Amino acid sequence: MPELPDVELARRLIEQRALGRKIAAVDDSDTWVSRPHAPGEIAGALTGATLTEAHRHGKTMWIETDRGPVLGLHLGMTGGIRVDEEPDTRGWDRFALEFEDGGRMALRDMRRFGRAMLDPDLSRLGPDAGEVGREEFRERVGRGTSPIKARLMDQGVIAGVGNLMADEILWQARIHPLTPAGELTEGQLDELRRAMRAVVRHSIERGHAGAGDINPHRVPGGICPRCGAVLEHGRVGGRTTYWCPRDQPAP
DNA sequence: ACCTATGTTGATAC
DNA sequence: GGTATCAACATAGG
Repeated sequence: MPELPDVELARRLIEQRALGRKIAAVDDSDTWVSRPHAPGEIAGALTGATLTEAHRHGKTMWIETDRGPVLGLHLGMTGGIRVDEEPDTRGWDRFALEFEDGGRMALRDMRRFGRAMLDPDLSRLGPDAGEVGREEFRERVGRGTSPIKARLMDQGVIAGVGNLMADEILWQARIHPLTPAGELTEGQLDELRRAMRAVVRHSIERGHAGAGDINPHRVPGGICPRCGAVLEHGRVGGRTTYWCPRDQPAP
């Protein structure tokens, strides 16, 4: 689930429901999700602190506190944020803050690819997919020999685009996912950025990254909702990829 | 039973 | 340096 739009919605949930609340206890006992911290380390830093601001860059969130330490959160592949809900009966609440008022905020994540950590390092992320300017996008994305889809999903190049959004963006821009990034024309790069911004905005409005037009057709035998051709599929950048063989001509 | 699939990211190998 | 592959995890389905 979580690509940039899902993370932005989680950030807004935190902003609306958790800011201003004081932490009475922290469950950081899952040493995999809270790595590299030892159990109790995050608790020691945050207990007694009040949440003040919630931020996001790409798929990474961080929450500032009135005591200095910053809590970084990543939703991984199946994670989500829950505020003031009953603890998960299956044990999927991998990290949680208990508030002084009796409420609770949890990172719920079946697969445990999510992360909770103090003072996350954001320096290796590229510019946010919803904010990047035209020149910077051309320079960062339009280079190298790897398939454009792999380059779009590289969080160090552009932060926030995942598998579903990448397929949607490339389909909107009518660019084949295997096109070597460095072979794209300036016109194609500009079109790609335009499509990316439209998909980011639209997905946030619709509430999740899978809100795009081709997502419902990403099944074997699915058809292009624009021209009706049967979609092609395969693996690009290690991920399952769907594209329209008519609208997105092979490089 | 055993194989595949699944929205992410990091380490490692070529 | 850049690119591809695999492993981390948990579940569902053929």
